[in-house]
Amino acid sequence: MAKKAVKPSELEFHILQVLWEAQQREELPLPVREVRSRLELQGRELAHTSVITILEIMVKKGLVKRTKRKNANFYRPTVERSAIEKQELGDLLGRVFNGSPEKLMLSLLDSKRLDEEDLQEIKRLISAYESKDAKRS
Amino acid sequence: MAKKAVKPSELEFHILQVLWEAQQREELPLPVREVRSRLELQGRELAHTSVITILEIMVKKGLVKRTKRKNANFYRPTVERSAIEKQELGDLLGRVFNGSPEKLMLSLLDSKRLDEEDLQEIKRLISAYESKDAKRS
DNA sequence: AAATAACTTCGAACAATTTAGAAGTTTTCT
DNA sequence: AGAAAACTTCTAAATTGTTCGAAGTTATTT
Repeated sequence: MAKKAVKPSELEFHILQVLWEAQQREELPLPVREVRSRLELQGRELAHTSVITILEIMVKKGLVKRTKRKNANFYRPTVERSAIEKQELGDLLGRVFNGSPEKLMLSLLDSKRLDEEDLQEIKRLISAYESKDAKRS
Repeated sequence: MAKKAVKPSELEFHILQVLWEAQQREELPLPVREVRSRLELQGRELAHTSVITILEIMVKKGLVKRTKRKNANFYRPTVERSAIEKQELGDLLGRVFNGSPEKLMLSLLDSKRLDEEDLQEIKRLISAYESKDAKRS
């Protein structure tokens, strides 16, 4: 059995993004102070204690892990970015597009958010996926 | 200025779906009782008054319009399904995929939610969109 | 070692969402 | 007309998410 999918709230997700970002730069784990200041850089100003509160909730939900060093707590994510991304996407797909990827794609195309380049790149991604798929069979 | 984007809550969205569904069958506007029973069919059981409460909130938010007939109120959506779909998709795109449709597509592909048919259909949709686009230029 | 700075823990307030009962009004049925 | 049925309005409670101060603890500085 896989662990049950915990859906992070908006703010929790934002904090996860900060942690994932730090992960890429191998800066984990982060102290509260750092999480707070990085959120601030992104326009999300919170009191120090507010950040702690959310992080502790996230610990309980199993989204992050806490380790103590000196008197302070440091945090690292325990869920993978790609897993949460898929979860969010799957959620939208089911909730809004009735589980149909085609409907989602139509909406995306129709939203005029894609320029020529995006379209080319997306087609490339699909082709790449297809050939990878062929290899597997 | 266009009207500001009101984001429906989960339940509000569910109710909008019921109304859009009715719209396709030209059954609008719907009385509360009908909204309630259709939600029930989808596994969402609510008291009659709960449905009224939400619908009234939706009226205030401008998501639905109310008309009185006899003693009862009837409701119809005032927002288009496609508009809300785009809004939700755009929201996810920005919030989760940093505004990159390519990242979204990668996640979708990687989620293994797409079978051979889906892929073909999606490629077809893109091609169709591209030729429509060419026509416009 | 005393003062200061840095952190955490706890308790709480506030807002948005969801849920629904009690009381009152209008319509319909007999 | 009188009773029953169908609706609405009003009020409010439970839940989840967000936000943070007061008080207490641990580490650092002078």
